[in-house]
Amino acid sequence: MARKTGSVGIETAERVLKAASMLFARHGYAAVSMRQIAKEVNLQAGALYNHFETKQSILRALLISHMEALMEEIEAQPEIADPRDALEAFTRFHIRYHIDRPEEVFIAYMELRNLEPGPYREVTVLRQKYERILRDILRRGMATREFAIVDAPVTTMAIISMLTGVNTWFRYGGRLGVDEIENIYVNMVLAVAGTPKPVLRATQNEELA
Amino acid sequence: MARKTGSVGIETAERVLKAASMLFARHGYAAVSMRQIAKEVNLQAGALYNHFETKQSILRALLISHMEALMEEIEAQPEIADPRDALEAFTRFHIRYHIDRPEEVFIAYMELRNLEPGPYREVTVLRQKYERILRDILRRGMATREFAIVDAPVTTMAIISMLTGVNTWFRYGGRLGVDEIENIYVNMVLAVAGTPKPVLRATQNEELA
DNA sequence: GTCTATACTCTGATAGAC
DNA sequence: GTCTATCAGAGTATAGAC
Repeated sequence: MARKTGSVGIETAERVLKAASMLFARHGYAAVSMRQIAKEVNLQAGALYNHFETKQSILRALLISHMEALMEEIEAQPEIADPRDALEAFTRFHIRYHIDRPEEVFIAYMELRNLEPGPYREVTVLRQKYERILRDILRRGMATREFAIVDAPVTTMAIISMLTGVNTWFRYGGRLGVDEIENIYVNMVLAVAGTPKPVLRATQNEELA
Repeated sequence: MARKTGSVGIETAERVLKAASMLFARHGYAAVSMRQIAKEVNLQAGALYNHFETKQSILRALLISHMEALMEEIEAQPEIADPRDALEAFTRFHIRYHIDRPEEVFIAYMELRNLEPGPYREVTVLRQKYERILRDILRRGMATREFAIVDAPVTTMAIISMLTGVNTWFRYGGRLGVDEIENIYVNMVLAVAGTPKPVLRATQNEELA
């Protein structure tokens, strides 16, 4: 309780972001009013402007922080030399990350167009940085001939679309658990890369048998 | 010129739909006003209500007619017995259809959530009907053991996400033409189904060599 | 930092003249 | 079928008291 009154604002800003995230995900940025956000955090609309300059800046904060967290987390993953293993790891990472944060992910690609030019560019740069990680894995696999890929950029976009698509249908408590889904997607992604998962890989994985 | 004055309204309604389609695709349903739509077709806002009861009913008309046209066109395709060929045909159809109508497709999955419950259900039923076509192809291929698929429903959603994703990046005049993209996606979809396209299929396609 | 009050603009939708 | 005019409400954002 040693916290000073003056620092409460930080917490409020975070509560605002959380409420906005929920509302934007559910109804869309344009359909949500500042009054609704304020009500959700038990404030009057005017009070929101102590924490954010405009409604737009709330959206910007959500998208930038989502993309930065995504980049931070994937860069914290261990580097994997073998392209096939790297692709599998990327797939598992992406699926899990996206299933864990359905709201943020949903907003990140539904509300991109509601960003003003400046913030739009910022987010796009981060997106491309993320996409490049996958594209580089594909290129490395093409170089070693482990992958059979016709076109790395198109395959990159195709894989990302396929993976991000989980969020349109996955719900907890459904027929399949996260681990099962992860495995299914790994199979599909490796197949797309032209290096289907063998039934067993005795040489490398004897200890798992 | 034998057209009666009284029937001009039909044309106006179509112009309204076209303008709304463009504006909704560009800015989103919630961000577009009736006045903007009216301006686009050189009308006053009030005149729109001669053709549509509400703004919502414009959105409904767009989504329903898009899904109905999609269903109509795919049902007009010739039936193909062989699952592999059917999957290839489905892929080509989907890619081409979606590349040809970027606006409609974009709206169809971005603005679903802005539909009121009734229309939402109508559109969802049509979507599921479409998805079932693909799922049935996959199931047939699993039955004949031509496909190596772990889970038909998940694979269905994955393929549809992958294919529909073209619309997020494809632009005419880019590095690749529609035909090339179609071929790349066929390769990827067949790989996902566990029946990669052979380099040549001498038995069936001698006449093409 | 939050409140109340408010400025000003825009919203979807309707009424009635033509 | 379109126009003008208008309604009632909601939109973002600001000002000033506490």
